[in-house]
Amino acid sequence: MITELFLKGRLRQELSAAEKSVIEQSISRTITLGPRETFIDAGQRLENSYYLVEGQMLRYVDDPRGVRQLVHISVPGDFVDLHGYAMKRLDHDLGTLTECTLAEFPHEALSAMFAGSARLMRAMWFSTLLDASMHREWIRALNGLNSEARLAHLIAELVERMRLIGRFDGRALPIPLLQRDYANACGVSEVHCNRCFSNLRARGLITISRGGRLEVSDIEGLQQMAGFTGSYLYGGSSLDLDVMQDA
Amino acid sequence: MITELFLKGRLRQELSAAEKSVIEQSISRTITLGPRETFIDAGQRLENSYYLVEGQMLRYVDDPRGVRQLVHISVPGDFVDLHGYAMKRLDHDLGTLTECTLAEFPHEALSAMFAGSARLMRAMWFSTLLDASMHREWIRALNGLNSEARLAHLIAELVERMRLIGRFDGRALPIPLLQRDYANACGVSEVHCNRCFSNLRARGLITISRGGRLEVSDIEGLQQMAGFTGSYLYGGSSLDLDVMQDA
DNA sequence: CGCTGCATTGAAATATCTCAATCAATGTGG
DNA sequence: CCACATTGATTGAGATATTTCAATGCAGCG
Repeated sequence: MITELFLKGRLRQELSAAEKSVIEQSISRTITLGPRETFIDAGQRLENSYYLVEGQMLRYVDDPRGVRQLVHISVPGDFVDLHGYAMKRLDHDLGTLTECTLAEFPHEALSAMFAGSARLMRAMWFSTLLDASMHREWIRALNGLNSEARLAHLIAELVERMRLIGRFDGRALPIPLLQRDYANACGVSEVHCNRCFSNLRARGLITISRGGRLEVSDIEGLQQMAGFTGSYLYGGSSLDLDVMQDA
Repeated sequence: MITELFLKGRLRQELSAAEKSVIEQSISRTITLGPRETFIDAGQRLENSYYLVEGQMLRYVDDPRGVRQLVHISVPGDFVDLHGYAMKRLDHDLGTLTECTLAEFPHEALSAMFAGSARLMRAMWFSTLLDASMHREWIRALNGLNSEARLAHLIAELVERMRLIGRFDGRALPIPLLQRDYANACGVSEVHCNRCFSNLRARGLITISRGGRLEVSDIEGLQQMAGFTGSYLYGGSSLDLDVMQDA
């Protein structure tokens, strides 16, 4: 079931079978994209939102100078542009990292879904709040950590997010980011990023990193260096839909 | 009317008189806080959300080392912790910068409001999405701009946000941030922040900055240096509640 | 074999931090 | 009114962090 990962990674709580079914039925179609493709440009008017079933996507802004700045990395189970439902446009570009499978939700279908269930609307709202929470944590990392610790933080977050959806085997991070991508995300030059990788390797925290393959040998070490705790990924606690009762 | 600024700064569109009234009636009380007070600690369980009527508030995380990192600055018209409605806790601390007046919305009252109007729920959802949008822009600034341009960006954003709610007179930024605060927000040391201020002054972009008073002499210059456009403050366009029709 | 894309290394140039001191305004007690 | 303490802004200078430019290494691929 397509919604499975959404529940795992984002909501961490069961929706009822009926609710899952409503979500599934709002999908108009499923599409596949190749790796490193542009999908949505900033500013473009949107009629659909997309849920990432498989693969990873990048949310980025291209600098006037041509420098690409990653603002977020999406993994399976994420709605990649649910904020486009309320905003109608994105403030950033959206493209694929790997080959991706996306489920399309027409905004009309979402409106219909929400009209029938305030609870589902809250669940979706909550899931967009997690983005903001991740953004804040990343601002914190950019503000307070040096480049090596930032890199450690990024790796630790990706590992944890993959682990939450059952995609981490305890060793290799199954996301083929290039060192350039890590650099673009951490806001450092590619060269310096490479030196940070070397340092992390020298400390025994990671192992290889060739051809987009990165092995994590000491996740606790990474987390500690970065002051990482995953709590911001869950909204502090789990979503408590029942506390948000209908009056 | 208390909601006036919410509409100006966040929604930029009229809600109906009835809707405004519903919002106003959900306020349980109004409270006042002194300057530089802690209001909500990270992790604390929340039963209310607060709307900032007057003053400015800071959202920050205190480093283990004791360094304070600002993640957001709230101005009148902002719900300072609306995400606490869905999350039930904050991932950061919340405190005042100046004396503040806050309107309290019990989460129960919000639930009642939303049960009666999906449109209002969307308006509130939208307003939290603007936070995420501002966060992304700030990530972009931290990643791609040097410290001087970051400072210019921060000033330009605050000016624009105050202007949106009619609180900018074309000269002085009416927010008494210390250089330490700017430094904490920009992720630079206080000393270096001071040098950035000197540079901006030397370029003729700002004038004085003493006792928390900062005069903007060339807002276009600031914007240009920072690559600032205010579009992310409005969600790319204005909220189009009518597009989000009930099915 | 000779590309091409990505990772790595070296070294000089900048940006930023840290520590320490000074300055300017403001407030407080006598 | 003066002496002194406090807070925030400013300056200097050496230490680190990071960037930039340029070159090299390394693997897959036609």
